[in-house]
Amino acid sequence: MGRQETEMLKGTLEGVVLAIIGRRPAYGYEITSWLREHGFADIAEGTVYAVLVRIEQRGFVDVEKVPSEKGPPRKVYTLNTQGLEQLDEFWSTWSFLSARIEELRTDTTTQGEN
Amino acid sequence: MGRQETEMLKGTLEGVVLAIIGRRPAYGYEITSWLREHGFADIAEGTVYAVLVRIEQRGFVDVEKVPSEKGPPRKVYTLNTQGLEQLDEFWSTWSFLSARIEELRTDTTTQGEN
DNA sequence: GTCGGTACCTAGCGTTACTGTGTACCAGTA
DNA sequence: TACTGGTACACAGTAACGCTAGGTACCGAC
Repeated sequence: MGRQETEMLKGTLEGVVLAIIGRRPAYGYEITSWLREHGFADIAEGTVYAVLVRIEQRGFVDVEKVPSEKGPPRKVYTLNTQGLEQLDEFWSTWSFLSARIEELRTDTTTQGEN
Repeated sequence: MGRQETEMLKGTLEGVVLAIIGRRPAYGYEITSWLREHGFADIAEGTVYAVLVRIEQRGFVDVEKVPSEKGPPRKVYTLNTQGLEQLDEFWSTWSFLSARIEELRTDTTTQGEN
């Protein structure tokens, strides 16, 4: 993946994963596939699992083991109250930052006033 | 600064600084002040200088020392051709990622199809 | 019995922003 | 003279995060 995209993902990938789980419970492999089909083409599988470990340790999700027909048991993650709060915070931080950055893109003529 | 905001800045701050310099030549202290007045309230001063060192080493900017009336000489940075290319790339990566993320925010009902 | 798809996990690495601190120049002022 | 505060730059050490590159294991089909 491009260096730039990799760096930009930092801090947002966790929010993205929380958002996915927030829509309905999901497990790692499913989340990885979903991301790959939805524009985040080459996110490393290991990265997703690392994010899941982290958000579990921080207490943002509840976990349930569910047997699979096709392989090892799935770890299904569900967003809990703390996770919902974290997701809200993510969206507000994201809105704030992206608004600032969009301003910068538009604002090529207005050049401060000193 | 919040952990979340800090992490989200990774990868975008460099682009932001390039964008600022792209509007007109600028020096570190000036860039820091500008950021502070434009929503990026508590960006560490040292961080900005680190970014400037980096983009200079990567050859995105030309540098000129200009004496100041009020302190040590200023290092004025000007975007060069390579820097312009990098800035374009930043905007396209940014557009791509932010579009994906905005989709996620809206798309709370459409839930994949398996 | 081995190959491919499903499913999870880990150690080590590189990049990046922050913290904390230091240097230096200058104007005002007490 | 000494001190303070604003201007201006720089650097060492730290933490967080995503990637690389592996590995384990279950299962059906050929």
